[in-house]
Amino acid sequence: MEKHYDAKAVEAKWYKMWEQQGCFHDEPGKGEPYSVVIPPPNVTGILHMGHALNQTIQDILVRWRRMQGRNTLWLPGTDHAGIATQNVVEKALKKEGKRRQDLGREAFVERVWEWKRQYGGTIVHQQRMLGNSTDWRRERFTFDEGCSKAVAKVFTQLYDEGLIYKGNYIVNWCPRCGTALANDEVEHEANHGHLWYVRYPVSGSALGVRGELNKDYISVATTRPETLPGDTAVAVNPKDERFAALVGKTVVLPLTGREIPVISDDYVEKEFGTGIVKITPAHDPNDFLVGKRHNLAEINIMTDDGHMNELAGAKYAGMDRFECRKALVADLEAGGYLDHIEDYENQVGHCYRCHEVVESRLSKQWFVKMKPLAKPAIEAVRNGSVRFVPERWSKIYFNWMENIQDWCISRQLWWGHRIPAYYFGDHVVVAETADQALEMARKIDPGVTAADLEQDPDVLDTWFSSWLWPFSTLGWPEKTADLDYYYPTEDLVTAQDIIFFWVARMIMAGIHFMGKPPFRNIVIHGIVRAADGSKMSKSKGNSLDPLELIGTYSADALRFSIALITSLECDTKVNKEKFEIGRNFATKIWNAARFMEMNGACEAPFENLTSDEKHILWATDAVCKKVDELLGQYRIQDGALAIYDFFWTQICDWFVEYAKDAPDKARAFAILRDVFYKALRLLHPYMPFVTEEVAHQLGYLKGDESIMRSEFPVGYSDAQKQSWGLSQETYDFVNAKREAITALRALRAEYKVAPSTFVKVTIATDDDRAKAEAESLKKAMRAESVDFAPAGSDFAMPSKITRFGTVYLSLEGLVDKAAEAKRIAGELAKLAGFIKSSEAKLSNENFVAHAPEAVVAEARRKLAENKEKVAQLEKLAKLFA
RNA sequence: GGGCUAUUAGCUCAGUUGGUUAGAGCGCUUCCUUGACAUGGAAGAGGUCAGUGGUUCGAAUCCACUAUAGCCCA
Repeated sequence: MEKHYDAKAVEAKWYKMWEQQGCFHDEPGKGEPYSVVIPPPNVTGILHMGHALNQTIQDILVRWRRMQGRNTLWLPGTDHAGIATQNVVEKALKKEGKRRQDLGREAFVERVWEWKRQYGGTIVHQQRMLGNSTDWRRERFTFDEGCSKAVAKVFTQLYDEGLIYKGNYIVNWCPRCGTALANDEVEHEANHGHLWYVRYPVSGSALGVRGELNKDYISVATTRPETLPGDTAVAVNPKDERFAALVGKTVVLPLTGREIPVISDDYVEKEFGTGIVKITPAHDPNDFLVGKRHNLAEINIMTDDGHMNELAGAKYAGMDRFECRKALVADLEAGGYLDHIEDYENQVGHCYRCHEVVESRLSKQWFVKMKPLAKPAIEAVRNGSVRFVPERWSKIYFNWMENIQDWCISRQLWWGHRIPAYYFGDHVVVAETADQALEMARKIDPGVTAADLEQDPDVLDTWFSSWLWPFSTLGWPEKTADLDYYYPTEDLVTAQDIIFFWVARMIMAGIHFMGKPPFRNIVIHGIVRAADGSKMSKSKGNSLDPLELIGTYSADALRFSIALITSLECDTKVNKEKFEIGRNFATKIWNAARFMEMNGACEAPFENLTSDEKHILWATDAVCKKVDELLGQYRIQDGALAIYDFFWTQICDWFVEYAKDAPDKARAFAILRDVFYKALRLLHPYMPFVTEEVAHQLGYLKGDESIMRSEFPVGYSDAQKQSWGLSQETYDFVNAKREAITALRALRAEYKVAPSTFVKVTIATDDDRAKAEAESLKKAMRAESVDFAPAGSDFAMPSKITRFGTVYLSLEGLVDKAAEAKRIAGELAKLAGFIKSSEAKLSNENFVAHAPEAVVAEARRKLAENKEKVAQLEKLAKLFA
């Protein structure tokens, strides 16, 4: 083996091999299935730290289950990201001086496909760098033929069931993207704006008569003065006595002269502004509802790109909405209509794709009725057939689902699944294909031809295809073997930010169309944040690039480090240095493997084992069981820590050191070889590459065999452990022995005895087992001699009390007497404190009576031990007095 | 306005149903290049578990309130 581990070459080599050999692929049929679908990244996207975390968790689970012998499918793919992809291609067109309208719809869509073929593979290539064991033979795209078929089928079915409708409603509109957005595609941000107080003269009275406030005019507070020309009423709260007399009268809309009614509605908050609000039904969702209740006119005063139209008045028509705000305020002021202005902070919605300020706009859109779909989806989580991990996310899920609103699914884009609704005359038919639509149309009017049918120009929200992902990707609506075998999937791993966008909707779709929820467990992990806790973003320049990290530290290092520092309970803060952990660990494994290689492959029966050998076998058994249990609870981080500690501390720090000087080296190395391979396999889900390489280098595997298809270690059988004489007692005994070794090393350090000096050691104990360890102690302690004395022996030498016995170091060198005296005094003070509280505890009858026996016994033991420590130290103190 | 979460060593985090003198990694200090490994080894220092009150024989852990930070919904 090379002195240095070349991660780059190893990782490239094995990934290629795995993919070519079909290691990621299983066929439906035998065994218990374990399936996971990847949250499909945006096809325009590039791999970021969030993906790295998300996919590392999934790959660990998937590789672990595969090694357990489960028939495993991890299905990869991308989504077609309507707005984002269209934007990318439009930007490219712009460089050529063209707009999509210049190409026409068909040519533009073809152009997007071309872009997708050329650049759409970026992220899936990057996912390979991470080591994802996704089944690339089953890779899917939300806009591929099969998924499109599923979308058409779902739309048609929901329409037939009355769960999809088209209507004129207020929607969130992005003027830059030129499309409607769903409620959850809008991000609200605090905005430091103003409240403008505008005077609306009461009909029949002149504005400006002083001393008769609220008689001649009323004052209305608004954050959006530019919508004033769209007002069709002003409203007060019915309980507000101040304005009771006004209700039923009319006021004059400033600048327009139009008369509008004063109405009363519960929606109005008495405390807001003056208690009188303007109602603009075409430009505010709440006003829209008020308008419906009171049969108000809806006047849409804006164009779809955020400019004012002629209904806003000739002066403002064509103006940008924010310019119009300024102009209108100026005109109000000039006309004496502006009462005053206050600073005001409110929440303003922004497009989640382009961050433009979203407009509430009245328009005709398609909606899905959510309440009927949500009901069984709520029930599925409530009755435990779908489970959130950590559990607390279910509260957030319930909160949202119980207040769910209808989902606006139409988008005014060209790139996406075109809505399968066809119009002719006053009729509309909805069908999966144009042929079927024509057939249906002919039933209404036999004379209709294909040319008479006009398909709805809009496309569907990308999430309308993503919500089918767990079954559309398995072949639905066809009845395929994959669908039958791998649906429902088992785990879904994702971040909290798409619980509503995606997870909740998938549950609804799964139950509605498949009759079963699409997954059993939803594993929600945090967000990867910059070191200071802020969100990573390109514009801030504080993001880490996973590919760069792979280049510097290796994919294994990235994966292991991120697994080790990520808790499901909270967000993960990362900085570059964190990834050294993983790199150093890979190096450690590599070097340990080199050590084994140098010593050759040893075979010897596991007989007459020494205590150290029993210890490592016991520890191996324990770690195998522990990791299995932890992964079953999605405790990825704890699993990583357990393996790390086992490999580094148990194997490298202690057992390898033992093996170098073992009484029977052949047997020690045979045991090392056995436990090392178990450790490699335990680690494989976390660090797939280095474990595969080392397993081959050390001859555990040959040729095209792969560790990813080897058995996940389960520890040893009870019979085996018994025949080797393993026990908890022996394990504890060796831990006590290590305590003695550590104590001796500490004594050396305290008394400045060089590590190279051979020392004389005495251990006071009555345990016969201890005496049998004299040889191994000599080696570990670098001792000239290790002598034993009865427990309670009294030597004037520095010592430490351990569970193994009292360890004495014979002092041959000079020591600084004053410094020692001071140190001992400090230690005595510390011990006195403990003894005091310990005695108080034990003399408390309640404690002795209530606490478990073991706890009381342990407290007594500790007290006795510390009292002895005090006695020893007092003796020693005299030496340095 | 409604809800959720967090606050433990300088930093990032563990701490399972209340029961050791509260742990790990990184960082820090001292020593060590002895044949696996300096991307390493050995030994250390460092915390009144955000605060206050309560329940209990016993609280980082359970309860209440407060403070601070973050997130979601309106």
